Amino acid sequence: MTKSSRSGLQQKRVTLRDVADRAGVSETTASHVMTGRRYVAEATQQRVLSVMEELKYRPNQVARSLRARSTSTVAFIVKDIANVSATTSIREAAALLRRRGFATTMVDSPDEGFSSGLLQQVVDRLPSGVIFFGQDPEPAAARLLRQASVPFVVGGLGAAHTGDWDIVYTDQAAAIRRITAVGLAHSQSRVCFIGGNWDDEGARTRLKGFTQAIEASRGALNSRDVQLVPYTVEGGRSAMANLLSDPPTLVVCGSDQIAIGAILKAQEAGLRIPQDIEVSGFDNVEASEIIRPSLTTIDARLAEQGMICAEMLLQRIELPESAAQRRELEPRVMERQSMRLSP
Amino acid sequence: MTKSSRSGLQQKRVTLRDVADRAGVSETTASHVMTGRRYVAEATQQRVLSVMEELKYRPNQVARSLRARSTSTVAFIVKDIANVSATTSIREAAALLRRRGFATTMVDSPDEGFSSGLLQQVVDRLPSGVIFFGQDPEPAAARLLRQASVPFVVGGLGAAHTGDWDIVYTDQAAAIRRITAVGLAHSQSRVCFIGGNWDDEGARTRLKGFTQAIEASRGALNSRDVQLVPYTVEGGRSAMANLLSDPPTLVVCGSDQIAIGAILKAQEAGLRIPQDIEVSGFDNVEASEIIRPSLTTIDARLAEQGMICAEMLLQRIELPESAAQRRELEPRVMERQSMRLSP
DNA sequence: TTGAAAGCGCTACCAT
DNA sequence: ATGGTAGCGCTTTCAA
Repeated sequence: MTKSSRSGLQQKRVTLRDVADRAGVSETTASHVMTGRRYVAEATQQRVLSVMEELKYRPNQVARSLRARSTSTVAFIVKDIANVSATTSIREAAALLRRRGFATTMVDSPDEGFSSGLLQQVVDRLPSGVIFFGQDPEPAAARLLRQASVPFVVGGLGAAHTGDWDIVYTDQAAAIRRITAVGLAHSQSRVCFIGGNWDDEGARTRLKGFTQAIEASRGALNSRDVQLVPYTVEGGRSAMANLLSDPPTLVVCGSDQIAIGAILKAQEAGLRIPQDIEVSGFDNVEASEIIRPSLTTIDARLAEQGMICAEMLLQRIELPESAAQRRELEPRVMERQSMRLSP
Repeated sequence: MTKSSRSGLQQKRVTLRDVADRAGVSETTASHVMTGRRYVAEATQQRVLSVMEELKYRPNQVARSLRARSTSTVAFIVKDIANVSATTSIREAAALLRRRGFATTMVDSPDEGFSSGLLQQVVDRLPSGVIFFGQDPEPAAARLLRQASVPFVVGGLGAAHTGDWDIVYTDQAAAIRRITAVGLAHSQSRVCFIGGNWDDEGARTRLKGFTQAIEASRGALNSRDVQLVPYTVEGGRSAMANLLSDPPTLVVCGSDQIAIGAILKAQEAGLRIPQDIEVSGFDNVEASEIIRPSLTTIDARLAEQGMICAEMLLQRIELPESAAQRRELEPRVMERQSMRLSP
């Protein structure tokens, strides 16, 4: 017993029972003092409160959750936690949720999707809601959540879609269309696109925007003007390497990473940006301001989308039956040096 | 009833009771089939399992947590979720923890620290453990956790320290000392340091490393050779602007952000890196490979630290009374173009 | 080899 | 204006 506190000593937590006993009231009343859900005489109230203070009482959230059948926790599901676009949005959402009494747990959705039962694990913990960010839930995932009556919203998307749930998105195809059209106006010859791989929905959306712009202005798109690579600097480099046999004058990229790789590769080959090749990116990552020339890009306003997701989810939790909302945000074009937008 | 399922329909979750009834066994046995904590006859076992499958039974984790008085959830506390150094470490830790059945919740510790009661909120949810990353817990925070018997570990530190708990760290002062000493060997005149503001512990540690190197080689440090600024590109720019009245030949920086700002500013002033000024950074962020010249910097191996934190925490959860561990990792010097390390 | 039953700490329905 | 008490869904003695 003289040994420094053994874990066996188990400082048993103070329970509501303890408080009630000490204050000479019933658990019921103590509970109502705490929650304020029922009138309690001023005097009793004070008494209970001071006992709570004295005993340093803290309600056991797990017990509350068991009764309430919900944990006041929101699961934020993203493809890759370490991805910048994910984290800025999470921060905003988490801050807002915390102010409303919700904890946020982050789930890094594995490459295999949810087949592994990961989502089931999430659901087993009875979250109050789920936010999917940057990816639409697969049908099976949506079904699972519906079945378990777990409200969810989806944000960070690149297009509206037909799912029967709340979404926040920017029209990424339109943004790419716009930037491509501007480029076409002052780029006379070869115009190319380097995008993310086909399995990513955002990548497909952006390619669609590019295709539309080309078709509207020049007719058919030549498939050798399109390169699909991983969303990495290395991907951008290798795509640009392929393109350099017949150097383009404008390269629209599906991500800043790719654009940066493309720029570096072109520069190594002795080409000047933007004089010889204009390049645009997508995301507005920090490095886009640092690279020289700085990168003209598109900002999908993910932080704002994160906040909006959180707000929408809270609404959905309160009114589970209201009609699904679709919120569109205008993507922001960031004009820098790698591509000029004025004629 | 033809209306699409109202939430009022409340598909009541399948409970262990339901399974037991259907399988004609007691709740006890059903429970033991699930947990495997007691022998159950092969036949009964099969019967119960198939009923579970049939009813799609899923154990209610909240109820389990209430009994177990712990949630198999780990809280990961960082200064700023959106910070790269935080997220790479979180990803590794979260992945490892998930494999061991733990969920991870992220807590963005506010500027005011935990005075706000945030940590208490975390504790109220009965986490199985807490990881502090990039900051030592304040004494009050440590006390609170100890009192609630919540195990915790601390990682991402810049130095060992005296706290009576598990830590993972790199010797950041030594790393800066080393890089400064190398620079001093081939930099004949003005050697400066641009670091983060004084309120950050890492910033103080790094400045100390610089000071020690200078004192070991040239005696006293001239205070006008040290600039303290926020950890941002802008901070680096303005610090370099101050220094340019008498251009340094070597600038050691407390972060890559700062170093990048410093490089950009110097280049705008017509100075060449590294010919006129050598510059080093700290962190090894992605942009350090992208900037030209690429940035020589120090990698504190945060992802590994994150994993180690997770491992240590799991050990601590199992053996709460074992002696505190101190794990030191060697920081990695990344030699790139902005400063050469060979003579 | 299996069950009955007592809780974990809280909330809310009935009472009075 | 306040209490008694029955659970929420699970685990775990104790008993058979």
